[in-house]
Amino acid sequence: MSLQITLKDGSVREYQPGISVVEIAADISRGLAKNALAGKINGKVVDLNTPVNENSQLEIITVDSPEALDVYRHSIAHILAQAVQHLFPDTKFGIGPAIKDGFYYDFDSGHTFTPDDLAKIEKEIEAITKADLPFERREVSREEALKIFRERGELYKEELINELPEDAVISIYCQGDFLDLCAGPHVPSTGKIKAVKLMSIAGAYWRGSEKNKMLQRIYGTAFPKKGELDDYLFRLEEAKRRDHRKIGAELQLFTIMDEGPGFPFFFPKGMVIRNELENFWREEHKKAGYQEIKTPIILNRQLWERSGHWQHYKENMYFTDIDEEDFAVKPMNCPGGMLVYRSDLRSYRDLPLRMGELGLVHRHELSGALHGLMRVRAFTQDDAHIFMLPSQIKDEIIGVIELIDRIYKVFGFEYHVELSTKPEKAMGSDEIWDMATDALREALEAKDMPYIVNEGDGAFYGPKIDFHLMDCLGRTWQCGTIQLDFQMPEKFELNYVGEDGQKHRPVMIHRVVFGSIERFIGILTEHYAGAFPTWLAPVQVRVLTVTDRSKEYAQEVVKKLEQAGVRVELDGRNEKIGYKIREAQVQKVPYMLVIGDKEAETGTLALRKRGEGDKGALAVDEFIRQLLEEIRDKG
RNA sequence: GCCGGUGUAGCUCAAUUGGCAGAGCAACUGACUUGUAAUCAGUAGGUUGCGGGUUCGAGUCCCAUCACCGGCUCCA
Repeated sequence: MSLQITLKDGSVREYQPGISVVEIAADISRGLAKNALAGKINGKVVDLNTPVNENSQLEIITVDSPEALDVYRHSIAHILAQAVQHLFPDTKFGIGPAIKDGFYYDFDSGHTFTPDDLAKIEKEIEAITKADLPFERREVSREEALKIFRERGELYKEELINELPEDAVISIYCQGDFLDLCAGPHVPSTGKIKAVKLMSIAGAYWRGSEKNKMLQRIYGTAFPKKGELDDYLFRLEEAKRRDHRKIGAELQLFTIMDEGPGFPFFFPKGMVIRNELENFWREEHKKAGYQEIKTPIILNRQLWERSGHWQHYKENMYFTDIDEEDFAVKPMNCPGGMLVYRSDLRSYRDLPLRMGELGLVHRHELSGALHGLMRVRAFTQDDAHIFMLPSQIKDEIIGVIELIDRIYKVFGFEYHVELSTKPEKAMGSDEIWDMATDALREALEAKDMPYIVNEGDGAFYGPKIDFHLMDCLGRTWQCGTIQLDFQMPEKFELNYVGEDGQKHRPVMIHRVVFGSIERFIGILTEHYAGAFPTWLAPVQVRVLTVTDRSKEYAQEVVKKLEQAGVRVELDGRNEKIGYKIREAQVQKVPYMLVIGDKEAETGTLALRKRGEGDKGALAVDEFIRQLLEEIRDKG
């Protein structure tokens, strides 16, 4: 009896049972067999030498297949481990998976790895790939597996085997003198590996828990083609060049000093960006029917006990005492918002009530977690709490989705959304969770938005929608979030008077658009590489004189621009025009106006645009008209 | 917090085995009056993150401390 093998293109071929994937590939074409890294039988990625015993869908995975990269990198992780074993024989092995940008392997070694070791290990990896050792799979019993790794003193592997489920197929892979517990699959041999680079060494707790021993992790990256590795390394360089910490200092936007770790300083130019963002935020929120409030940064212990923060969020909070009473610095704005809601009697006619707050919160983050403006200990949330009737949930969520969409589009961000559902330890009944999750889902579907579901990833008080925006380097950042909260209205006994004259509990959502203003500015700085669009640019126009003779006219031009509300600077120094242009360009000023004798005579200006160069002569008023239009449209 | 690395002028970086702390850019002064990405010359700039120790002598070696960088989420 022969097998029916259905290929990717839909064609069906017949083979004898027991034929291996690679043999089928060879039968299709010799080139395919040569480029093959793995196979995919009925959707499952497998080794090339896997025998096929039943009618199947088969796909040959080559270096060009999307599934190839993980198999490829995972194989290199094994080779890395083998190289380390050769060079540092006392090393015990943890785990070594493929990850988003490469792979890693965790080691427990008496030797402390140094950056110099990476070059040595790379060399050894190269020797192993040159040797073209086959990866061999062997399935073993649990007892056999335990014996193999116990004999080698591989206590981490032993722990992993013991925790495998009862019915697990336990497999080991060997290449040459190296053997590892592994589900596979792998590339057929070490010779398939090209373009590997070890990136860094880091500490990592065994199984990610700080209760466990810290192992040494070696990170690397690899691509099937050298060119792809070079592209990746170039992108890393580009990200480094755009680092907001570097640009923030160079352009004098913001900084973090030793005196306040995690507490950012904003300089005058950074404040311009910040204020523009906040103005924009206020305009959009006003249009969307929000009111603005401001609640105190310090509030008393009772409030935080009532909200549950005192019990559940204490590690992240800062405390103080005033007149011998305990107070806490707010890590979130919601409790203050609750008090504002409660400050007056609310009718169903008042709902939905949308209250926004640019609220400065403080959170004690671990010192090792701090990172520029992206992870700080004090930041401003562009918060808002919407109180509403249960029947208003869907429309309100749609309103927030539209608001977020409108705001992100202005910056040219693409984004995707994720819906997180009820976690293990959640508060509230299943019914209310279902209703809330359905409301979120319906809102997304009403907007025709594709979304990813994160089962069980919601907050303990309610489900949420997260917005992940993508910057110009393809990196994603979680910024906006919409969370339904059933706990706060309960805890603060919020109510409104309904049509029936009775008290009812309102539903609340908690949402942010930017997330944190500081972080958003960090993201924008990297997204634009410091070349902010004109409406955000700290200095929008710099007027450059060619000689002293044109200074007077240049001052007139500056004055006109100032009167039009433009942020303008004059560079009237005795320097060559090329020098002044260079400086303005380095400072990323969007518009440079060159003013010399010709312009003074004709009442014009010579326009130079950042990134585009000389644009020729233009009448002053015409330039101002165009400029104001661009600023207004946030182009 | 934990692991590893780093810390020298405002910035980017030098300084041989422990042996006189230096350069470029920026700043300041002067000359040059300049047409689309760096004019020339000069001057000044430092308790080498902070605190101890070893040594005749420490930027360099040791200890402690602070800050920063990378990582600690991707599960054989």
